[in-house]
Amino acid sequence: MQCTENKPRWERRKEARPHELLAAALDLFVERGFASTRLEDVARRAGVSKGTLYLYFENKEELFKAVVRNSIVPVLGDAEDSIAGFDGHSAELMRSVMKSWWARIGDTKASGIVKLVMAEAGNFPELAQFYQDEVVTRGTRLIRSLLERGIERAEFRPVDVVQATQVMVAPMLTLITWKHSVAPCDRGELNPAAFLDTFLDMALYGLLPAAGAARP
Amino acid sequence: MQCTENKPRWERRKEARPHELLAAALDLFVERGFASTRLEDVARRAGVSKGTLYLYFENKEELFKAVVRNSIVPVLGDAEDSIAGFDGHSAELMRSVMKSWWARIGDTKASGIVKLVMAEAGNFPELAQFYQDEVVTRGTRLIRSLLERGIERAEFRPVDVVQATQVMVAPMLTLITWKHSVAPCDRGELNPAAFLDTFLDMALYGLLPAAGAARP
Amino acid sequence: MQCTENKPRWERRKEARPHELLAAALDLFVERGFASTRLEDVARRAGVSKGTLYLYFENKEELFKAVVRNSIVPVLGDAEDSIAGFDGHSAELMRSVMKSWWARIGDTKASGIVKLVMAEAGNFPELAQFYQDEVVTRGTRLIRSLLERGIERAEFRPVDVVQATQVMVAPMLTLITWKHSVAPCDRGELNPAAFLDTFLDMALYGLLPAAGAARP
Amino acid sequence: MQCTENKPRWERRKEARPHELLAAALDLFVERGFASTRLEDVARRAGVSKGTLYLYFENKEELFKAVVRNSIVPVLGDAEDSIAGFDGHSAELMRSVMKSWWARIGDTKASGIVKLVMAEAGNFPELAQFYQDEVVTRGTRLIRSLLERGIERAEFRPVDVVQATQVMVAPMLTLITWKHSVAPCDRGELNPAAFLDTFLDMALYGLLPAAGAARP
DNA sequence: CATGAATGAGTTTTCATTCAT
DNA sequence: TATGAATGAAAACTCATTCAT
Repeated sequence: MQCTENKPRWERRKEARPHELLAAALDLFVERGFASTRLEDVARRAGVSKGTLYLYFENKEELFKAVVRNSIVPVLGDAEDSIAGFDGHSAELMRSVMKSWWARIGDTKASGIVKLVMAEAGNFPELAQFYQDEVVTRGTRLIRSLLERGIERAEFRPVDVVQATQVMVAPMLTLITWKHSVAPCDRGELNPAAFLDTFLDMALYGLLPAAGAARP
Repeated sequence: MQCTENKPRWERRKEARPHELLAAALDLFVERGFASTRLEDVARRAGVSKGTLYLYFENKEELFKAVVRNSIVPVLGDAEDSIAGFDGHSAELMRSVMKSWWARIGDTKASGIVKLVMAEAGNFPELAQFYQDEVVTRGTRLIRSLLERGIERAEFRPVDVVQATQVMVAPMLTLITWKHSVAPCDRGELNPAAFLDTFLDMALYGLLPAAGAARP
Repeated sequence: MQCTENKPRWERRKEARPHELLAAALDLFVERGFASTRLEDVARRAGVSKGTLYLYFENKEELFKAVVRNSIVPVLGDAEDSIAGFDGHSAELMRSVMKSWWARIGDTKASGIVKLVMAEAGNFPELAQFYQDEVVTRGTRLIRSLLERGIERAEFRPVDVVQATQVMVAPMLTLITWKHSVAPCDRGELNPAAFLDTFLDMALYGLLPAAGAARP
Repeated sequence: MQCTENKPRWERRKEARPHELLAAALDLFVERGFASTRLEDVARRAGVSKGTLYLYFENKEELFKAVVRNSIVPVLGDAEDSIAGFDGHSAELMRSVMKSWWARIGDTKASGIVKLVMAEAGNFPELAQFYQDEVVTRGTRLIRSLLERGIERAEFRPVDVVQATQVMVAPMLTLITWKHSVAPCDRGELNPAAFLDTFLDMALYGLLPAAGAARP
């Protein structure tokens, strides 16, 4: 828990700087992509000068990493914690984890970062590696361990967890693609929450052990 | 059948040039995206100099449009023709159209163009407009008219065609996202052909009129 | 009086920069013309790098406009003021205005800008429009109003002011042509000041009311 | 006198080529200036390919020289001849020479070449030198020798011929400046023929020997 | 800590000139 | 002769990064 209340305002300001910069950077990276975002614009939107930005972040790539660490990674951490401290049925846990993902990333500006990585990672290998290590691998492991928990506890059928992980990830990517690539052009109606619910109903039902299993 | 044998070599060359350039441009646009592709590299890959490229294409955007017209648009044209000249069951037609899309775009370098547009259209409004006009609108109309054909001929249930069109498009986007954004990092196994087959089985079955309908 | 003494050096520098750049640009535009002047050379002559120039001027055309606003326009403003605040004979005023033009433009590097516009305006329509609006129209109005003042006060004959304006402008163009196009090649002697004096003697005498008029 | 009538058409065509190219070049040089004229446009306007142009002219500068030799120099030659073969009063000769200049250059596209040289010679030293040698020097000598003829024959006062030469040249430059730099912008009325007549009346009258001289 | 002036490498585009056919 | 495809040097403009104050 952060505690800044008993410091003079200018000092709180100083502590706030990085967050203001990260917020500005998130906005612009999502709006324009990585390559097309100019650091000067980030600085201006945060109300500081270009030079100041370099006091907090070594360069553009580090700024981007900080944005990811700020907007995506904590969600993973929380999810890991919630798994560790959960006692109920694995299907319920899976549903909770994915709804949380939707609430905190999919339905949020952070989803733009996921889209950005899909779009531009190829041009920035270091970024791709970073994202792979800190997000993809960790997220995949999270889903896989959740599936394994279900299988171990006999709440899920003993499916191929590698395949099943991808099945669970696919609708997330679909929703992000829809939101950032299709929706801006095509005014078609897609209700993301309903889509996700439907998917979860189908997928989790499909994971249940064959007969007489309790519906979560 | 083209007959170029009795022309002087440099004239054959001139006819080949645009195709060599388009091939090189397709490669590089797919590899690096629109903004990050340097025209000099396109020229070099085609074995010519920078200036030569400008003999055939007015500028970078026109080169890109030409690539799209060369790799994507003809597939749409052929699909339209195949619909016009088809007599059988609409489900069969839909299956054929989507398999053809997979064979000629999804499973091809051309799919990289689709991904590129999803990734970068936001930064190049003129390109976005062009793609919307020449590909998206036309492709959507194609799927919709196919659905309408099925409904008119009582081969499909009278579904909401706008929604159903999106349902049919979704797996194509998913496959492309997987191929260009997930697969390069994650060595997870996704069998696109199997995925598409499964989807078609499910979706087309779902479109059939309720009872006693003939299965295509 | 400007007071820059108690500012840090780089801040004084910043104030000086635009003037140094404008001076360098004036030099090179006059030497080489608009199209043939390279911005890199302008920057180098001002002792800065190419990029710095773009901190102060948006592009080549804006730099040129700034040069005109800096070297030509103020002279027009001063002339307008001097007319407004003058009580004497219009012939004297006309003589003063034209001598001032000679001192501040004709006999100055600024005259090169006038020559440049005559030479290149055809190739840069936006520049031509700008010059027409900010210099030609305003200068012509100035001469015309001066003639009208003389006629109203019965110090000049009631001549056709449109024609007379052109008559007054002609020798200015002649001098500039001579200076920039003839003199550099032909070592012929033309004394511009004498030429202008002679012209003014003749023209102003010719403008006086017929009989018994006081000679200014 | 050129005689091409008894040759086959294609051969006449071959001989016509250079003239068609020169005509196209004259048009474009006058319209756009030297630097901004593209050889491809010249070739296209003449109905040939770019390569062909290089069969007849070594490069852009040589093409320009040929244009000058074709449009300006012959007028000088004719004027020299007319002087050599003239018996009458020098004032009449001068008037005839200058009217001829107006008819064949000043009032002609060729005047655009004079303007072009005034505007761009500074950027193309070799061109400047060429024009100086083949036009300026020769033209100046022509006027000077005409003045000297008048003085020798006591038809003119013994004026300073160097100065007087410039006086005679000035209105030619003025007319060209007006035509190419002022008229396109300013819809002011200047009647060039009248201007020239008036000038000649004044200047030639001023050159006559003091008393009792015959008016030409 | 904060500033913002300065830098210069990198990219698109143009066009005179060459040369194989 | 005639063609026109090909070349590559040159110039405008952008922006991540540095550093003196």
